[in-house]
Amino acid sequence: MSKTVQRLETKESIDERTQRVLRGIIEGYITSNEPVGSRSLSKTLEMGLSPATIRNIMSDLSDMGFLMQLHTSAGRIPTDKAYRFYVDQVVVANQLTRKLQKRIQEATQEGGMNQVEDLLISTTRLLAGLTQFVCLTSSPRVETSILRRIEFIRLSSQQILVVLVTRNGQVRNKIIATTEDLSQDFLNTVSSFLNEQFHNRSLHEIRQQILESMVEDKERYDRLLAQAVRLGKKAFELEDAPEVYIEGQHNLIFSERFRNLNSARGLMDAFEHKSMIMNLLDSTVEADGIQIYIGIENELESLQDCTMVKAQYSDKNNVLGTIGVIGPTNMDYQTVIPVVDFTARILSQTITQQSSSCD
Amino acid sequence: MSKTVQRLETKESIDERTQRVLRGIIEGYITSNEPVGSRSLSKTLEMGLSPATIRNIMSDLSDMGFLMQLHTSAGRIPTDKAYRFYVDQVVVANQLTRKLQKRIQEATQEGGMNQVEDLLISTTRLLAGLTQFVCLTSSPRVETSILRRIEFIRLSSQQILVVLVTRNGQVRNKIIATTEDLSQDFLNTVSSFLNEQFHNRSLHEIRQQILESMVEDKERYDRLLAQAVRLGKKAFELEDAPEVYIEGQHNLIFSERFRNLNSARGLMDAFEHKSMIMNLLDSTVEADGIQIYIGIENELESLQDCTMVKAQYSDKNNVLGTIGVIGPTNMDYQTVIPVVDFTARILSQTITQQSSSCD
DNA sequence: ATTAGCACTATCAGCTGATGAGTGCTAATA
DNA sequence: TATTAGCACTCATCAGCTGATAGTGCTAAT
Repeated sequence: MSKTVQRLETKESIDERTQRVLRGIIEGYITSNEPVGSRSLSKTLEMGLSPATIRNIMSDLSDMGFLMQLHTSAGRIPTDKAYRFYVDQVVVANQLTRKLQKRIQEATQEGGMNQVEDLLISTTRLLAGLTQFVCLTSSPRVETSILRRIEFIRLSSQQILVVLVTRNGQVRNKIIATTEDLSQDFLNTVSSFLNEQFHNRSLHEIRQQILESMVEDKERYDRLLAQAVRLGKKAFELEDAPEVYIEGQHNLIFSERFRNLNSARGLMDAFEHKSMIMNLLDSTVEADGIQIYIGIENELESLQDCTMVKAQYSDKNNVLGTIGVIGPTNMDYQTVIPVVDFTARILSQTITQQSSSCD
Repeated sequence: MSKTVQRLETKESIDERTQRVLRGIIEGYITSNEPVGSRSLSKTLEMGLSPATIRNIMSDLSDMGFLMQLHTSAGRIPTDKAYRFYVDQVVVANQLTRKLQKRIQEATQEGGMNQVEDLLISTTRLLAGLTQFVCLTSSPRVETSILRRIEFIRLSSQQILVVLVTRNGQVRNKIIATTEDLSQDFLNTVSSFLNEQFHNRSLHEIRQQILESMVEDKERYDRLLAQAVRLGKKAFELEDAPEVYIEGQHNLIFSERFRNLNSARGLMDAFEHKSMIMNLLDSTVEADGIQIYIGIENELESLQDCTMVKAQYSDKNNVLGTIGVIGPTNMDYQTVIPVVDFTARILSQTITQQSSSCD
């Protein structure tokens, strides 16, 4: 239908006074969630402007596409373009309160969180709780993870358990079937061979290399090598289940903010398609910092009444994944942005600590 | 406030004709979700009874506590007591359609499901989809699981990964910290010692026995034994996170049936307390078969507008957990009951197959 | 350029009476 | 004696009307 809006333009030069009015309307709507009219705005602005003057300015802003009315005699509400202006020009890096910072840090350092999965889940839940929106987190792509350790455990004559530990503490289990009955001793030899061979390489590289080994002349290999390659292939086969953690879906339904946009149903349905959500989160142009998609800037149609605020998290070397929230377009940007930003930073920090704690 | 109703009584003898009327009202309300009046019932019943007669009978049923009215001039709706009567006396083991049976079987035997966790999650999702209600499943208590294999993997000088495989294919990972730096060779010795010692014992037993060993005279142990006991203790320490899988929460919000009982919010909140839900599921009096809790028969207050239908699943030897659905009291018992029953059976069957596939 | 004043418009809460589904009671009936 | 027709009554719902309220746009005066 319409081609995707990458980012709304707000280059037009608006004079100081008009900007202040626009800003007043946006902030008024953010706090009250109700259309703001000229009379009330005239009071709250304290600029000594009469309602009539404000009406004129409002009329101009409407023409420029910053404001709209739900019906002729209602107050005005900001358009997506207005929020874009607000986020770009007005919102300055607001400092989080110490109290909130503490809370995020504590929640992240909670005990028993030695597995990255647990850390991600609890962080997702935390952010959903703090913002009262839906929070989404993509887990590190196993693809680019770096191998720390692989081990084979014989379960039965036909079953072998593969345990795979990545640098940043993700543990993956997988049961693979074998035709031959392999002894645990033999499996240990294979494990240590693979560990030596592939230590500190990314899973992607490893898979690549194993495939190359296979096309080479097979005759040259002794039994150990042949088995190692074969088992390795199975073990490293991409489990293409992209992990996404979603928390706070109930906020979507029970919050007053969302009640108007009854697209809640559509969103819920969208959340069922994890791989789509994964793409949504990980499709990122800019390298670092907060990214914000307002209303129609979102590619996904069911998201076009919402704003998504997201940030990437990383360990010392690489970007690992993305954490973000989805809320109404009239969310309180002044606090949501720093909260997401700070949480992502703390998350990065915690993961970096963990992965550096190995030898 | 009120003491808990264990199970509503329906011993009273009601004559044949009255029963048929009651049944008609219940089924009418189940299909239409609207109060049923004497006139329409007179038509659908086809018993040659005039509305007036039916009104008399209805009046009697109201006195007996089987029916109630929302307001004076509305039709009548069944009480919890009526549903209890209906479930006990009327609903006979309805056969599932072959088609539905197939669907359940196929979904359960889906590929790549070698881990019990995956099986449980997908079964929970299946049942939620089939019934369009919320589905809850408690995972096997690690407590009573039987050890198949334990393995220690050295990650760093301070970290050891414990891999624990139970008889029915659950895999648990846990990273434990050590003060001493233990070599992988040594850990292997410990593993095989523990495996030999505790093979085919329940985790509960094992934990017990390890604790006993510890109070015995420590002097007698050599280094291996001492370490084995120490590591074992850490490894088997109860991770008291009771796993519950919940699927289909959105059904609760978007279904017409639930719209009336706006207790949806309360339910959603209740679902956040996993351990409470765990108790709810696992508190079971009767040994086997379907169990049904109608309205106020539920201990949990936020559940008292709902019916819970649940069944236990088990492997060859033991009951492992419970799977159940929560829906409106006027759910279609005739199909929900057999669906839950059949699903639980298939689940048991699949798990039994899996755990018998080891040596 | 700003503002006061006025006509206009849409929503909302509250009231109205009509409608209809359903009941309970009573007297007639088989 | 059990059933039923008839009737008065109740209550929820809905459409239509009301005035109050809050907003706009326009124009003329400042």
